[in-house]
Amino acid sequence: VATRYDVAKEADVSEATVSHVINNTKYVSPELRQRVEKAIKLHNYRPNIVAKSLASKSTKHVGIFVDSIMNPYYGEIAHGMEEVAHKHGYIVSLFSAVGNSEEHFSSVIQRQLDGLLMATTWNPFSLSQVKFLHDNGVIFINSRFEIGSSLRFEYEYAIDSMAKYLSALGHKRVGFLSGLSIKTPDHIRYELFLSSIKKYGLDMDIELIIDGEYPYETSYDAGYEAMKKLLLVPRVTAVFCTNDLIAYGAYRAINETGLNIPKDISVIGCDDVFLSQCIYPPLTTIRVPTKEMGRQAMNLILNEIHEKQSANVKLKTNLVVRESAGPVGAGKK
Amino acid sequence: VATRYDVAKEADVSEATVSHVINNTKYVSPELRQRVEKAIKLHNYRPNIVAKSLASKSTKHVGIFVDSIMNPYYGEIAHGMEEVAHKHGYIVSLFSAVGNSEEHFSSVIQRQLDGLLMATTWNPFSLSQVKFLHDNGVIFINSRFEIGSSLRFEYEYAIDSMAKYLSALGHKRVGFLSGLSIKTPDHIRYELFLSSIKKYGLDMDIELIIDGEYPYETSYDAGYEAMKKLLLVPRVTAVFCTNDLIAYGAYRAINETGLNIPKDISVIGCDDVFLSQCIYPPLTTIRVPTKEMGRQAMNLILNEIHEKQSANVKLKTNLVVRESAGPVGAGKK
DNA sequence: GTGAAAGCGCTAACAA
DNA sequence: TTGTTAGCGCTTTCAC
Repeated sequence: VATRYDVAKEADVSEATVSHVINNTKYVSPELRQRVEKAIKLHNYRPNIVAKSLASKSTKHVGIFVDSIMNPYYGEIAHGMEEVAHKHGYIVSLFSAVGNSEEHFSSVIQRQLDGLLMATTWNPFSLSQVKFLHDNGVIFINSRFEIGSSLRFEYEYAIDSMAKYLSALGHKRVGFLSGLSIKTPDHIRYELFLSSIKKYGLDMDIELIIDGEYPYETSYDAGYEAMKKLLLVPRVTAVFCTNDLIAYGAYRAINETGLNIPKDISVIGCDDVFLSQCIYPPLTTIRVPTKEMGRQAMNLILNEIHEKQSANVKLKTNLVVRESAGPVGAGKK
Repeated sequence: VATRYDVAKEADVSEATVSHVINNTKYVSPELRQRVEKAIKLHNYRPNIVAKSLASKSTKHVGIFVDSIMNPYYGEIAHGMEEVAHKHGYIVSLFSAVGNSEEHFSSVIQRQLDGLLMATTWNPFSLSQVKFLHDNGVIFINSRFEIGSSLRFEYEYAIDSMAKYLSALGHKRVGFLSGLSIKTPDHIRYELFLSSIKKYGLDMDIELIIDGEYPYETSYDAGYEAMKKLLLVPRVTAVFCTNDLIAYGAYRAINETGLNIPKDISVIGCDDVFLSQCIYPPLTTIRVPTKEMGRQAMNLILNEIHEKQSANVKLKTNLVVRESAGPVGAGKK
């Protein structure tokens, strides 16, 4: 396979000149430029980006770490990220955080990405590790530490609305389904759920909380299993799922028992993934601006790279009412 | 940031020795090994994989190119691929083929991945380009060219079953929804659909074929728009969608007009993505072993890398009957 | 067993 | 305007 040396020899110019025509980094006379381009064609030469990265200390490559490739929530974030990354000549690769193992994270960090977005709901890093990561271009979504740039979804208002809404519909006993253990430090959605439950005087019964034993193949599976358990708990009339896929799994468990959504049981999700308007009944859920988050994240990364400066972004979320929740007792015959 | 040189100096050994303890590539006396490890800790040293890749001509990095990150079909393939990749010390990154542009493909090829799986439904490459790509570790799913290793889903049987099934239910006019233009060379699903339609004597009316104008944001959007058009065509009683997300979009369009699935119109999908059993009504679709495909693909890549040998794999698909298709005319009042 | 040194393919001063 | 050359951080042969 051809290297820059071959091209230089073929065109009878120096390697530096070849570099300059490829990168447009200096003026090169039309004549030479043409000779070089011809030589490149001839040898079917493609620059080796690994070598280029090593020399220039920049890979033009950013990444995003997600919990599950199967969840469109992450797809949407990645999509937003790509949109701005490509515009600036960066490529983005998506990595899945299998098992959240430090070694795995580490093995991608070492690849010298110019930036990395940790979009996982959880990570094993301590404060000092996060500092180290920040120095390596890593930024987090909903991190518990405030280091460098920070990206955050604000759930306060939406989760409050959700509890208020359910309460207004007459629900007292609402279940909570999470794929993540409730003992996870900084399980924001759980904490906010709890405080809103309290605020609206709903039942706070430990039986109503079903958390996950990581890892399921998908959140969907987790939701299915969790809902089966919740269905054994007496007098549950509604359930809040920490993401839409969990809600889909819950749908399945509920349908299997012959119960009706929302007449017998109301379900509310979180994320408003694009499929949630399509599923039947359309899911009442919390809309999270994922794509916008992806865009903003990439902008922050660009900022950290070029301007060496940090910033914080907070994005609002809100409840979108569709048809999966209704008044309590509607299913009574 | 620390380099191997710093570690070597700290431990008072040569750089080569540091290399050997890190990679376990030669025996190093326990004493030296310990000194080196201490120095590594002290400096919080992490090998630079870019440099390592350049020197060793191997990145231990493979990739997968997909049409859309939002389609779980690809997530499942990637998931299978990761399973075996990680077992062998490779990391995998997922790239989306925005616009199928050659430049974009090219910019990842140049990153010297040890292997790359092209899982997109379409690509712009000519035969000679495919040859070149093959030399660079790229393998294709359902490629129209037979170069090197090949991966293929066999749809013949399943699509035949689908047409037979619909025919047995009394359908004569079945629509065809694709996100991809039917003029695309080697649009396998389309070609097989056509021949099975012919075989079972169903209507072959050009109006029934709705193909996509790439790109939609998601297949779901494409399906929604396509179905709206199809609904304008007289006496359509069933529709075959070339992937499940398109079918979901079709569901939406159908529901919006107040029609019932399957009483008024039957819909059949393709892929059997994990959500298809959850959606309502559960989708009758063609099951394709995506995860297994991912595993096999990675195995082929490993083969090409280590044994320098190619192989072919074909994976069977089959119709899974659920509730989205039924006898024609059931919705007549 | 351990170390010296020649690359890997490219960038980026600095010279010419 | 073009060319020379010293690295980038690591691997790997080949001496010691």
